[in-house]
Amino acid sequence: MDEMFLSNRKQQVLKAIIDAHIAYGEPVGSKFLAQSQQLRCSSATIRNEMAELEALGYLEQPHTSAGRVPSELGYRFYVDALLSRYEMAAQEVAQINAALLRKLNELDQMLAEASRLASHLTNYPAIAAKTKPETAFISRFDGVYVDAYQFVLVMLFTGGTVKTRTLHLSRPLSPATLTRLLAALNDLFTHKSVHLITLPLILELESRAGEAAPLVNPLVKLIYETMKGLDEGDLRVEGVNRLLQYPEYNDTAELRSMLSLLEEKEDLLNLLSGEPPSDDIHVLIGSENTVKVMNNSALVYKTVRRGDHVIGAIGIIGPRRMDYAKVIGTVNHLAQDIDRLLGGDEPNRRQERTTDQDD
Amino acid sequence: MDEMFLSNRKQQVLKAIIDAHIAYGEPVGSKFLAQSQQLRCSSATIRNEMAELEALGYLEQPHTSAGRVPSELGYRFYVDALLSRYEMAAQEVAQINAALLRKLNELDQMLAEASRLASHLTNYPAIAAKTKPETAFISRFDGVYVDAYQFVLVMLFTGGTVKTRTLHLSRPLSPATLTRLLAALNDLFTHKSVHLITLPLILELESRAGEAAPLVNPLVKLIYETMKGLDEGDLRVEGVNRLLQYPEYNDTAELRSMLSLLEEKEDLLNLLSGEPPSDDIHVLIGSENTVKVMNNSALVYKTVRRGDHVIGAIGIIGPRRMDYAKVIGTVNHLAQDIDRLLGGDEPNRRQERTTDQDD
DNA sequence: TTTAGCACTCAACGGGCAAGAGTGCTAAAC
DNA sequence: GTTTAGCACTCTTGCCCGTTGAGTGCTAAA
Repeated sequence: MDEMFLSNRKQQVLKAIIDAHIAYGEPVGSKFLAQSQQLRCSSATIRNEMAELEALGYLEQPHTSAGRVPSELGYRFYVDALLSRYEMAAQEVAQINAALLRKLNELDQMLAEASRLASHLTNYPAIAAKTKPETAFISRFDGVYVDAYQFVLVMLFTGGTVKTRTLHLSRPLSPATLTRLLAALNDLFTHKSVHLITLPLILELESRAGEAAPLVNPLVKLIYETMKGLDEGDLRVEGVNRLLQYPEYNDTAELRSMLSLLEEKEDLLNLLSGEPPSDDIHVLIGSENTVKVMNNSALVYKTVRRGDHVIGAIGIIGPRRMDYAKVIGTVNHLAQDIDRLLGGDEPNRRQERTTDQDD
Repeated sequence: MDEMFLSNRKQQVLKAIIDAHIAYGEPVGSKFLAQSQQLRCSSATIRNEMAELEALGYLEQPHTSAGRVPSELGYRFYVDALLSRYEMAAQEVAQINAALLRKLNELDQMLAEASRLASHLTNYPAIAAKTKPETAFISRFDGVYVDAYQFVLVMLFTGGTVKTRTLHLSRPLSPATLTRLLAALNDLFTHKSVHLITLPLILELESRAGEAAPLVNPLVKLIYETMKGLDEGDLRVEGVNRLLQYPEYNDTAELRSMLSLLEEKEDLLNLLSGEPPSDDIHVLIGSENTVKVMNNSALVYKTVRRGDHVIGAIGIIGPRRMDYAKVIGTVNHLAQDIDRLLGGDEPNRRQERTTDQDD
C-alpha cells in the first residue's frame, strides 16, 4: 500500500517533473526543481524522492548524468490523479462556437472544422473520424425526372442519411415508367441489407420494370455500391506539420512511422470505432495503444454522437509528453459542442434545422 | 548560338549527370561518369565539358571538392529536350485501369484512388484537386416528402451536380404545401447567381409559400450556403510520408515547409486552378513555382476534365531531382484514363452511366 | 582535341579532451 | 528521523584538429 499510494510530496515532485518535462521536453534534474520554488525543499531531498519514484516505476533515467523523465506509468498517474482541470479561455470558447456554427450544415465540414480548431488550439495534429454507421437500410427510393435521358435517384436511408445518384440513360424513359420502377424498388428493395438482395429479387424487379428492364442491372449495381460505400468511414488529419516542432519527432524513423500511421487511416479508424461508446474522454499513452507504432506517442479522443448513436470521434495525437490538461480540455469541449450543435433527435424540436446527406 | 545550342556530347554529359543524380541523389563526378560506360571518353574530357556546362548555367557545384549537381536550368533543359519517353509497364497500366474502374461512380473516390495510385507508382506524394466549378446555377428544385416533419430538398445544378439537404421542421407540412413551395422556388430561384437572390425575391417567395412562409427564411439561408459551398474546391494529398525517403527532406526546415504547403491546400488549389486549361502536362521546377516554398521541389500535374470543362487535376510533388520520365508518364496516363472513364458528354451515349452528386 | 598526371581544396570522419550537468552517497545539521 | 550540504563519480555534449578521400582545375604530352 505504501507502494500504491504516493506520499503527498512524492506526488508534488512527480507533478512538478512532468509539468516541467511537458513544457521543455528535456529530462528534468533535481537542481532545476529546487530552484523552481514549487517545492519547498532542497535539491538533495528532491534527489531522494526522485530515486524512490524511479524505483516505483514512475520515472526513468535516460542515462546516469541526465535528469529524470516520466515513465508511461508516471504519465498515467499524472493524467488520472494529478491533472489540474484546464479552463479554456473565453476567447477560445467563442472561437470554437463561432467556427462550428458556421459549418453546421454539413457533418463532414463540421468535423473538418473541429479538427482544424483542435489542432490549432492545442498545437498538435488532430484527427476527426466519421465512423461507419451501423448497417443502414434504404427506407425509401425516390426519383427526380430530369429529362428523357436522365433522372436522379434519391435514396433515403434509415437514420436520415440521403444519397443521390444521377443516371444517364442510353434510351428514353417516360415519367410513368420511372414512377413504376420506383414503386417496384420501394416494394422490393427497401429495408433490406446488402446480403438480402438476391437474384430472384432482381428478376422480379426486372419483370416489373416493364420497358425499363434493361435499366435494372446497372441500377442494382448502383444501389449495391451506394450501400457499400455508405459503410466506409472516413478520417481527416489536420496539422501533421505541427509534429515537427517536437524534438521527439526529429528522429526520421519516428516521424516516418507516425506519418504512415496518419496516412493509413485504417488503423486509426478501427481504433476509434473499436472502443465501446462511452461518454468518457479516452487517453491512450504509449504502449497502451494497440497500434504498435504509437509506442512513443499519445492519443486523446472522444466520440461524437448525434442523438443516441456514435457518428464519429475527434482526437489529438502527439508525443507522450503532450500537454494533457489543455488537450483533454479542448477535445472534451469540442466534442460536447458538436454533440450539442447536432442536436438530439428528440421528437419535439424547437427549430428548423437541416442535415446534410452524410456523404 | 553556340551558347544556346549545346553540342551533342554536352547534351549527353548533361543527361548522364542528371540521370545519375536522379538515381542516387548525390553530386556526380567525372570519374563516375567515365566509368559508367555511357560516355566514350575519359574523365578529363568530361571534366572539361562539365566546367563548360557549369559556366553555361546548367550545372552547379555545392563546393570545390564535390561533383556537379544539375541547376534549375539543367533540369528544365532535361525535361524539355533530353527526356526519353517513359513507357509504363503493362502491369502498371492494368493496375490503373482496374483500380479506377472500381471507383467509377464517385468522382471524389476516383480522384482519391488516382492520387493513391500515382503516389504508389511513382513513390512520391501525389495530389488530386477538385477545382471549383465555374459558377453554377440551380436549374431545378425538387423535393421528397418524408413525413409531415421532414422533407428532402433536391437541388439540381447546371452541369449535372446534384445536392440534397434534409429539412427537419418544427410544425407539420402537407405534401400540397411542399409542392407549392417547390413551384415557387422553381419560378423564382432557378438560374440565378447567388448575388441575384434579393430581398424582394425572398418576400415574393414568402407570400407565395402560404402556410410554409415561416420556412422560407431558413430555406433561403440553406440554399445560399449550398450554392456557396459548391464553389469550394478540394484537395487530397496522398503519400506525404514518402517524402522522407529523399535526403533533401531530411532537413527539418525543408520538410516542414513542404508539409505546411501540403496542408494549406489553398495555395496548391489556386496554383492548379490558376493555369489556363491546357492539354499539356505541366512541369514546374523549383523557382518556376509561384509558391515560394517549393523552391527546392518540383511539381508535375495535368488537368482532368469531364467533357469540355476542367473538373480537377492530379499531380506529383517531389524533390527537384524527381524521376521526371516516370512521373510525367504516370501522371499523363492517369489523367487521360480518368478523362476517358468519365466519358465525354456527347449526346449519344452507348451505355448507361452514373454520376455522383459532386459533393 | 583528347588524355594522363599532379597539386590543390574541402567536406566528412573520428579520436581526444574539457566542460558541464546530474547523480548517489556520506556525514553533518535540524 | 528527516533534511541538507558537500563531494566524488559518470556520462553526454561540444569542440578542436589531424587524417582521409573524392573531385577538381591546370598543365603538358599524345
